[in-house]
Amino acid sequence: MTEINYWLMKSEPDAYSIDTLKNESETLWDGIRNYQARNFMRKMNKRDKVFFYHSNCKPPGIVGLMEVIDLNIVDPTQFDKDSKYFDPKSKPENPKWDCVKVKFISKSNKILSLPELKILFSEDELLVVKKGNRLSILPVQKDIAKIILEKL
DNA sequence: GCCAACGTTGGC
DNA sequence: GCCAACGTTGGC
Repeated sequence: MTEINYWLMKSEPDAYSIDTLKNESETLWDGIRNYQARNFMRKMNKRDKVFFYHSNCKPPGIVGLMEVIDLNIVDPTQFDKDSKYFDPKSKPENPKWDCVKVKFISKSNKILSLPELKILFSEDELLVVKKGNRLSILPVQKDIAKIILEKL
């Protein structure tokens, strides 16, 4: 029985939104090209919960909840020449990028906006409230996650 | 290994 | 459109 951990993953709603996930019910979280973000995905376990954060939109904030359902999947987009995530340096015998599969759990009734997150939490508690933070995948401490869950 | 230049993310 | 905060790249 592995422990349930909490994460936050960002996506621009123009590229992939909570509504798209709701329709598709599950998706590969591919296209991650940042080592720190990739390494966080490697630390995930099945059944971990993930807050879905809409970035680069107005207003930015947490819009729903997902669950990790599959791990360590080779990111197919790194070998797809037509994909914007194509990585010519990655070889099939030694793939650089992998990802997880997530499923939709719920869409929140109200967006938990970044300003609200800033009121609730400090930079140290919740990295997403840190100015200029660009990491698209972040761990969320359990006590912080509980507070967020109550607000969704 | 250092570091300057450049690129990207994403809030505002 | 601006800019802060990084990550990446490449010359040396």
